[in-house]
Amino acid sequence: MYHKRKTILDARAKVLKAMAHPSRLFILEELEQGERCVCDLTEMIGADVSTVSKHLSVLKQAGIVIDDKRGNQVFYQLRVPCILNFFDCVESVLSEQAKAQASCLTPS
Amino acid sequence: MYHKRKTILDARAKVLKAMAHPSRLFILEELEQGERCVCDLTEMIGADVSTVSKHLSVLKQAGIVIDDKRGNQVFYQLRVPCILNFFDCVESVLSEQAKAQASCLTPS
DNA sequence: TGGCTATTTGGCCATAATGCCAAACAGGTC
DNA sequence: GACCTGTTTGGCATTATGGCCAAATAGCCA
Repeated sequence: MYHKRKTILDARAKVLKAMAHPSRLFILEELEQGERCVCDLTEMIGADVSTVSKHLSVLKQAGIVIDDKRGNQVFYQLRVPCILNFFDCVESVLSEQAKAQASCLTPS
Repeated sequence: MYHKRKTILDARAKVLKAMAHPSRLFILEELEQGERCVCDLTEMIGADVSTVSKHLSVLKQAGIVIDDKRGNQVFYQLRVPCILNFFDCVESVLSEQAKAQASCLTPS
């Protein structure tokens, strides 16, 4: 049952894992607007350049973004824009959580 | 830019992180078919019961599944079935990767 | 070449995740 | 009560992740 699907599940998990970090989600949202260089993203996130570079490398390794070196800077863009559609669903997880918490606080 | 969105991005990242494991993805797929008890999932996955129980607790903590204790067994079910829709997109990441690899092997 | 900017890589440390075993806990039955 | 089944929790070793600093690399320009 499980081991037959293990390979594909591993591949999917890697993509999700690559997305599962607030800075990387921010990068994805930002790239939805268009390509960005490392320096732009670094300034927006406010972490060390090396940290941001490593986040980008994680996204690239997962196949979610591609990079394009022009001059001495590197621009990243989304390879698969549909990634962003998922957040409607993630949002509904979060709103369910909020509802559940609210109902705990409200005596019925 | 980033710090204003940090809270919501953290919340989203948690949900993705909870999903980002092959065994947990398997569980989600399995629960798409209907509720399952811990013992069923454990047998299908072939890991220690305690391991599967911890995976389920991760999914529950993230608000993705809910549990229902009946007798001496606990049944889990999806709380937000739309989770599964996302895999079409993840799949397109993977197929892009496959395409890219193929074109590396094929002399153009 | 030297100097400047942009980016990546290596090293290091702190923290978190994974998986097993063993122990605890809960429900049911006798 | 004792006993069995199903599940969760605690502990522990191993491994992975995240972040910074420092160093290396790459491109541009004089």
